[in-house]
Amino acid sequence: MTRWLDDEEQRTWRAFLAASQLVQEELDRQLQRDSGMPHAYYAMLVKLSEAPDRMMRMSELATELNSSQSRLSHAMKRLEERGWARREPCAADRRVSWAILTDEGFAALTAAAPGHVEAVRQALFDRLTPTQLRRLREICTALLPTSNPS
Amino acid sequence: MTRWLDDEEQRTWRAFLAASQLVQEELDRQLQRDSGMPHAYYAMLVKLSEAPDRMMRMSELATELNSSQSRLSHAMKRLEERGWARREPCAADRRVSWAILTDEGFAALTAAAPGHVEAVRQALFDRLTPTQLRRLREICTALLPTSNPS
DNA sequence: CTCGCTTTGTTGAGAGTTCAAGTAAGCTGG
DNA sequence: CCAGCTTACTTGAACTCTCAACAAAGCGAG
Repeated sequence: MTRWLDDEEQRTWRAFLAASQLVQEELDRQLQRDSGMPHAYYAMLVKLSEAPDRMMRMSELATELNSSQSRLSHAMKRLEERGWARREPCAADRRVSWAILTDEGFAALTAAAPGHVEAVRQALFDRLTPTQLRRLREICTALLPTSNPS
Repeated sequence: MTRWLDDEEQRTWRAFLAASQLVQEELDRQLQRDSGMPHAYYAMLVKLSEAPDRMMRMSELATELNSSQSRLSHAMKRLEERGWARREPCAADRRVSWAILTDEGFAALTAAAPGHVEAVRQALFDRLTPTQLRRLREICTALLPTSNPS
């Protein structure tokens, strides 16, 4: 009944798992070491910095980050404690919280970005050819749900 | 100074990040839900099941799983509590612990495997063409350190 | 042989994630 | 209008992971 993986598929699967774990761990370690934040927090700062007025609704932020609301809520509490973000109630819909990037948060992002980009290059871009990168993007896009409406 | 990512690279990077996170989270959730174990534990059971006599030295297991020794030690404690593995001291080198898969652990692996494989197919293999899979394997292999001796 | 370095593994504290439960506000059909 | 469903978000507990510190055993040069 079960469609087991053959040898070829096993190797593909294990290579994918090892590679994606390796890249994520390298990035997380670099950010934690050099900027004192996990990659999840960095991603929050990036998203907020790109939003109009550097503010987003919590649920919208969660959706864009593919994060659970719970995770985001816990994380935002930490960002607030560090002074990197703050929350404000929304007058129009009182269930909503606005997540707002502070100047300190933007500064932390600015400080962290160069090291992070360098780590991304070392972990990914410097190891692949332009052709491989183009193919990788196609493949990853195919894996994402929006590109794959069943 | 910083080699920033251009638009193309940004999209590649974010697609890779989103795709690899998605796949890992889907698998972790499926295993946790259907078999009550995180993927890291499943991987330990798999490695042990493939080893001669279903036993490995802790450090060897850590290396093969790309895991820290600390993580493995904590995880092994949990597996022991569940009766899925046990540890035995090594007479030849008394620093070494053997990690041994129990029959209960092997049974747990056997029970979990079909659902896990199905999840892997849904998350990865069913979404890509054979050509894409071949390319993905090449790319992931290029990202791994052993294939990239600087 | 022994001092110092390396290897192997464990432990505890701190931090992040998950899951389930809970609160509060908006929405909707009768 | 109001009972019940849905949406937005928070909270606490349990669990996993990381990091640093530690202990103990092997190893190796002097």
